[in-house]
Amino acid sequence: MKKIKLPSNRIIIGSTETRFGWLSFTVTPKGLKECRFMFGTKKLAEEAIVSSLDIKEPLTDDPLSVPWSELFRSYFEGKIKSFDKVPVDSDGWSDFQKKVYNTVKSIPYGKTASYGAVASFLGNEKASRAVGNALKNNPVAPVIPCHRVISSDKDLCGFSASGGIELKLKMLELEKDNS
DNA sequence: AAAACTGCGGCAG
DNA sequence: CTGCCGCAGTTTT
Repeated sequence: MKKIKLPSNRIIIGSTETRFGWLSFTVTPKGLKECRFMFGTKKLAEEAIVSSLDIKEPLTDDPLSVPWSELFRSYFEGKIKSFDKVPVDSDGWSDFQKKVYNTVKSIPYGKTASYGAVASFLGNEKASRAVGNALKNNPVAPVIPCHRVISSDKDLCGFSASGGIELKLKMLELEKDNS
């Protein structure tokens, strides 16, 4: 992902259509702030992302959003297998959330890990539940691939994005087919 | 400060 | 299989 030059404090809002519905996102000068998908229409996607922002006059169809839209479409078409270079704005995240974020980001494309495994990696094998709690609030799926974290008995557990478990399963299948 | 949540996990019935 | 409890971190009273 090439660096995007931004006027300071500028927030990019964008949306695009993917095989998993309309996707919308926001980007701050620090990186990707929020990303949601599985909306039925462009309008719904934009409303959802804007309502979480506290902005009066959002600029839609921002030209600066175009490379980001392409990035997400590429992932959902199976053409991109890594978001490693994508900057993420983690302001407001707790230390624990950041640690979980970093660990989950290192799970390879097409692979999975259990909540307990992530917790162990962070030094406390009993924090599995807290890991799930943190991932539930992941605002930048699929850049932080929370869909790759499953329960120890190989069930999928939950998925907070609209689309739920079904979506999680489909995303894992997408990666499996392309890996 | 306490209680009430969770995308867990393990171990009983 | 289901149910139950302990767990750590976050959110809500």
